[in-house]
Amino acid sequence: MSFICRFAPSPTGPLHIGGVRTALFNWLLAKKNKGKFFLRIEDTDKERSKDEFKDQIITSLDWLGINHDGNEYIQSKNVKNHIAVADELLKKGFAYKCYCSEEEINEQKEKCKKQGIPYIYNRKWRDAKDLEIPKNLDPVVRFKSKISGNTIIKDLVQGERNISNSTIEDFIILRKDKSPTYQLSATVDDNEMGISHVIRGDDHMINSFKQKQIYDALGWKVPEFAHIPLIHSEQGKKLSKRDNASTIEDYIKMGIIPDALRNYLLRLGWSYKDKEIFTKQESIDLFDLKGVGKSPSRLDISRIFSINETYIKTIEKKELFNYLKLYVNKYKNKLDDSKELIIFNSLDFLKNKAKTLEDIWNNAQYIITNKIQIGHEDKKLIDENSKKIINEFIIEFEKLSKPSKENLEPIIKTLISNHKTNFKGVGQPLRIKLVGSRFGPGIYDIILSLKKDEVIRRLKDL
RNA sequence: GGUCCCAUCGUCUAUCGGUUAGGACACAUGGUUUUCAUCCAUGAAAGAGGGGUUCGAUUCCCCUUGGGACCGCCA
Repeated sequence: MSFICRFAPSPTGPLHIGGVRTALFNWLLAKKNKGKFFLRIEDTDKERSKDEFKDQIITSLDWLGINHDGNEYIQSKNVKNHIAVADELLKKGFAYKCYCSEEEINEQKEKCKKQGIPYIYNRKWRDAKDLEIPKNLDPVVRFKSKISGNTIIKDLVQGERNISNSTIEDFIILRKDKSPTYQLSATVDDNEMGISHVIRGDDHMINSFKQKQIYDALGWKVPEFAHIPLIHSEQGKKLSKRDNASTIEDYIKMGIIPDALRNYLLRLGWSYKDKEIFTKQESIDLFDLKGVGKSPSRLDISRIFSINETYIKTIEKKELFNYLKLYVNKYKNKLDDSKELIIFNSLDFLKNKAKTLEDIWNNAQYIITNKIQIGHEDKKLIDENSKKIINEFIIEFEKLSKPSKENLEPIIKTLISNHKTNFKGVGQPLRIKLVGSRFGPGIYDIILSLKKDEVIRRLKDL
């Protein structure tokens, strides 16, 4: 069996994390089964579709390493075919022209609302032999949805889903301006692209029932469906663009690395035993629709940070550095080459208490800045005795031709015993002078990461 | 309101009728450490409620409750 999957977002807003997970699951399934994964931009809403969103979608998926086969399909380029199919449905009697004005429809809706009954289009023009066709009114084309019976979809995630056909109205497939609607375009394109598995959010469930009828009417092969549960915001509602930190861009800005987000999304609504960390290849090998749960899952930012931390700590230094560089160049001030080298060499300890790339950047501030700012609290910690210690350290430090941990250690130890103090008594004032805070990397790491004369310069600046 | 769906620690989840209900994040405590962190150890923390079915239900069925999605000439 071939697996042709697709992700079909509309470019009417920035791609959010729910959409990304849908794309990921489609991609995973295609990869696992050596099938294809296509990207289709559903831009038939001319009013709201924007090129910038299309670009954002493509960039986001690209950033995550979810790459599609072939060029992206642009749905609007295929409207001629969509309309042709509508005509065919019309000709075969599966669709009809409806001359109800929008006012008329709205009136009906109002009426239903007042009576407290659910609105469903009254199918006035479905078999309208006797009705007089109004002039000056462009009709819409509606699909003749089944009136009786039930439709069953064997959903790969949700199991058997059954709905009474009477609850599905005669939905519009062609607007009054003759443009196709989503139900038509998506079905025609999925068919044309040979999509075998339609994996999308659970909010599309009802659409699958509608679209199945179109497939059946045309005698097309109905694809497999899988409706994956939605991702909820921390408030427990469907994710919307208003929720902060829901677009990929937001996560990139926080300094999340692609693999970490991919891993997080993978484990949101899907699991494999007790395994938490999956390489890309592992996720392809192990992914399975059977492992997808049925209930919606809530976004948990602390989990994203935690997984990101794991990745920061375990990926190769060079890889991490590249991510950091990309991040800093985009969101922070570009680094000059000499600082870049220091940061690269110091990455092993700079990444230590970092959950994000931004944390690493913050940890590296003492390297980046040329002027150390010492906070009030920290300033207070440098008393007269500390100043003495610092001065004595400088004298010994200046003698070193090439500072190393080996030749630094005796100096510190001597200072500790001469001043009857502990490591903290010596390390703390030095750290404050060198990085501007009593918190920071290990004191040897700090000293060795900076150039010798820079260390002296900072320490002398009393 | 109508239709459909969901329900295990705060969160993500494991369990495919028999478990001291497991793991991870977060949280708390203790330990290592050179500060902050890391790391290690420990702890607290869950089957929404009520009925069935069964020798036995978290697991299967029903009801209640709670939550969600859909109800556009948007996609």
